[in-house]
Amino acid sequence: MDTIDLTNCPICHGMPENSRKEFLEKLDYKLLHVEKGDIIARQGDLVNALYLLIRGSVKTEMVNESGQLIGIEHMKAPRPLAPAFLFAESNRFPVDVTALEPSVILLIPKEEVMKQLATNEYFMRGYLQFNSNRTQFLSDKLKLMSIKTIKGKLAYYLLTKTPKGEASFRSDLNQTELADFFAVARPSLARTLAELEEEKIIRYEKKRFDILNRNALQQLI
Amino acid sequence: MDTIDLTNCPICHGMPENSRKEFLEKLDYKLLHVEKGDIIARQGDLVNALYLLIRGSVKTEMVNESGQLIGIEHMKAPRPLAPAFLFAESNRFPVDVTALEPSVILLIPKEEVMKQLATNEYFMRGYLQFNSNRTQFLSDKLKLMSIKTIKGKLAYYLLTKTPKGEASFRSDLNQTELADFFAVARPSLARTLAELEEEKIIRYEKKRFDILNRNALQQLI
DNA sequence: GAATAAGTGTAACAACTGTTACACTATGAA
DNA sequence: TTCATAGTGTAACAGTTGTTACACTTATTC
Repeated sequence: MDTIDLTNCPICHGMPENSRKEFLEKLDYKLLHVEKGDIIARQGDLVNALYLLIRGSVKTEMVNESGQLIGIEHMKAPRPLAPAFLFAESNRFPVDVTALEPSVILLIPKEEVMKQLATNEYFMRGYLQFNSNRTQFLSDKLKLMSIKTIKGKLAYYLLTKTPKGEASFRSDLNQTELADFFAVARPSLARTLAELEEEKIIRYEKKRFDILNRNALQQLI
Repeated sequence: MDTIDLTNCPICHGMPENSRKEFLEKLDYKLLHVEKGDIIARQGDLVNALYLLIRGSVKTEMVNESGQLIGIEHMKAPRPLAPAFLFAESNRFPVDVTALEPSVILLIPKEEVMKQLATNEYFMRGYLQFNSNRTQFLSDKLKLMSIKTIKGKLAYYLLTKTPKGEASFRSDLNQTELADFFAVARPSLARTLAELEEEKIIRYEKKRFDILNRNALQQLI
């Protein structure tokens, strides 16, 4: 069995090198080694441990009683699997989890997680921070999705991304990625950008946005 | 000053009556009494305490430097305000928070929250459960919003709400509320329901759904 | 039971987005 | 430079949803 590296584990992120070592030594955990195609958890299984995927990748699928698929998602290490289901009222896996390649999962029993939370401040901070960040991410995403029109999404995006007083903004995403982020078709986004330029509300060129009429942007949300 | 009742506080939900009393006595907190129109927090303010709205109601608004509004939301007691911002990396209020009526907010400093988490198991469970439930709620909502068509939303809704093997489902929501839940216009939902009935995939009458062709539903997602 | 409100079925039309296709530009590798 | 690839601008058309309006049915209240 090989050594465990938690360097990139999102939860242990803030933990100093030496604490991390000590943490692992004292921790009550199990390692789950799986091969490609192995089932890690089944839809409906009780979640009674924290599942940390530390190597490999998995897919999740929702199936119904006739065995038909509803949705699929892929996940890569390192990341926790279903962290919100460990402490929630409905604490059962909502999906099947299957290994896509040889993978390693670190299993920490729920009681041990609670013990660590109570005794290890780094772990507590890391855990809380991870979950909080995730909530923020989901809230943001939801806010964006709840805006119906592409113009509205763009307006919201630009207004929240632009620091106060600044009139221009350089995006990390290219047009194609931005379309994915908004969950719209790429040509539709291009058309909308062209319209906003036509209306002299923004100028757009190569990931760079200039905001020409801030008030008009606000009217669009 | 009046007594504090945490009975309906979502975080203290699982705490037994006597523990709740003791909890409050030992707790380091401040009470914030505000009048209608008072500003409770400003966009950009550091979140360094847990804000529990225990009486009254507030609105949140996002404003920009020119003072124009972007979005508004109303919230009623009891509930925490921005609980995900206390431990997140970006720990500043994303919105202005203003009282809509005379209200009371219980403020627990971040360090005190951490202390309680480490020493009070009920509080820890309550806190984790609340945040986990919220994450689940947001994930569900997001999943639903990410399905583009109304038929798809309905199919997903029915398939997840229907217990295994059952062929009918009684909804808590009427058609109007369901349309809100899906974030679509009510007549659009009615049209979709009529289409699904026409295609003999479901039967619908007064909050009751009968699923006639489950496979067809799955194709719609 | 009558009156009022709430909820539902339906239709015509407008508005917006997705799809598909193609030309063009920028980028980077050989 | 040349070529391949990724990224972008644009257009026509189809498809879905929103809007508005109105008739009708079902609850609720007095």
